[in-house]
Amino acid sequence: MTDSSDKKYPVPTIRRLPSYLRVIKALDFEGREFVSATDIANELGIDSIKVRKDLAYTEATGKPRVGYRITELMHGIRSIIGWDRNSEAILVGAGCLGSALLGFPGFSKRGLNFVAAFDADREKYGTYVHECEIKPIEELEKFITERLIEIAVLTVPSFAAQQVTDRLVNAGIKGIWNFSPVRLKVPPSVVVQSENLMSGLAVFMVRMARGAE
Amino acid sequence: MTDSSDKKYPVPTIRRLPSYLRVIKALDFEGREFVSATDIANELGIDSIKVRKDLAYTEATGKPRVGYRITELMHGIRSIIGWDRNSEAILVGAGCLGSALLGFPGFSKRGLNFVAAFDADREKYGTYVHECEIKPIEELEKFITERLIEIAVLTVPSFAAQQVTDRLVNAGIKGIWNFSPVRLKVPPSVVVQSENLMSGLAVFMVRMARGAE
DNA sequence: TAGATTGTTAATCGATTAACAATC
DNA sequence: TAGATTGTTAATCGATTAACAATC
Repeated sequence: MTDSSDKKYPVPTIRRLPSYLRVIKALDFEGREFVSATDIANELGIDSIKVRKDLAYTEATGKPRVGYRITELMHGIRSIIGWDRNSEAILVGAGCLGSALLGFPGFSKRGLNFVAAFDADREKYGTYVHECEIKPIEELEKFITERLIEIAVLTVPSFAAQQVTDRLVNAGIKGIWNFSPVRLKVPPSVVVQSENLMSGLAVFMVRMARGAE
Repeated sequence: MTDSSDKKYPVPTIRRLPSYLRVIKALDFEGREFVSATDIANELGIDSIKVRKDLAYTEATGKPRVGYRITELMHGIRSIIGWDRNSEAILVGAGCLGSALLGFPGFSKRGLNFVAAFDADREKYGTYVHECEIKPIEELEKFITERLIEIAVLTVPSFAAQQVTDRLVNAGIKGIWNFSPVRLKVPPSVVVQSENLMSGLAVFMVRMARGAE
């Protein structure tokens, strides 16, 4: 049993950890050795008590008057959010968004490595998008079972989402990062994490209508 | 004063409204006239009481035993999240992600129309990405002031984000939809809505480590 | 030492969930 | 009518914020 399997981290805390990591990585780069919760809070414009409580979930311990050792804190955060481990992932649906994700260097830096992409468009077969080969969707199951892939990033059109999901699950995929605006039906053993860009747009438009606070 | 300027909608509610709209649009397409909160809740796998309370924020009123008139509900939701109005927007940073956003048909369907994109790469000038012309970043201020653009979508690299933001604000931009992982400093009158993909990845990885619930 | 910062417990706030009368 | 569904008030739950002793 790993550290993260028995502890329960609040989702809002998890969502904030990457921004903390970004801040302290920059400080580390500048040669700083320690950082306080106040430092991070000021940099991000949030409350320092919240930061302190979030950091208490990590293995890192702080010293009064000094703060947290940056190397220790980086390790503690990366350990929780799994960015100290490498995973192989496939991407399904190499359209505009899918191609953009393939080319985003942030994923491999954080341990998520795309080893192949699949698409239904025959004209794309054999081409490479940011060093990742586009394979025929027909080879999906074969690739997953042979390479024991557990993670799939789903960027197919809405109408194909559930059907592709069924194939992914059947082939043994354990987690789907879903970028299509569809609720995917999967067995309870499969994790689905959905990103909905339109929620963000809705919040943005409401805030614009209200005017700045 | 419009409807949305004096009412205060909870952010979680706003984030759910687009998914409700998607569900009832599909029902409308099938020819259905009424929908109940339970129908929507079942389709999305969430609690029906939550849906009912969210819908109470709209102008639509339901009839016991019948539900809400779909046309009325669509209008009510669109009105809150501003998808019944058209806005002109510019995109700054026509890289992978920026180009993907330019090509996404979902935005113009929801009233957000990209009228130009700007980039620092001279080789892109004059080219079109999904019917949107890429212009030199030097023309940014001129374009904003002449066309009275209020909305900018920011997809530039992190190191350029704040500098571009300052230029946008100076030129009169009222809202920035920010896709760079940077906290932007803006005057209080300017709305900044930030999307952080890495938060989603973090939550996904933690849930994977825990195994499915 | 003095005082800033941690770690933790308590209070507040807001969202979700439960309950139920009103109603079509 | 009977009963499903709305609209709304109350209870619960969880996250944020406040408070404060411990400590380096």
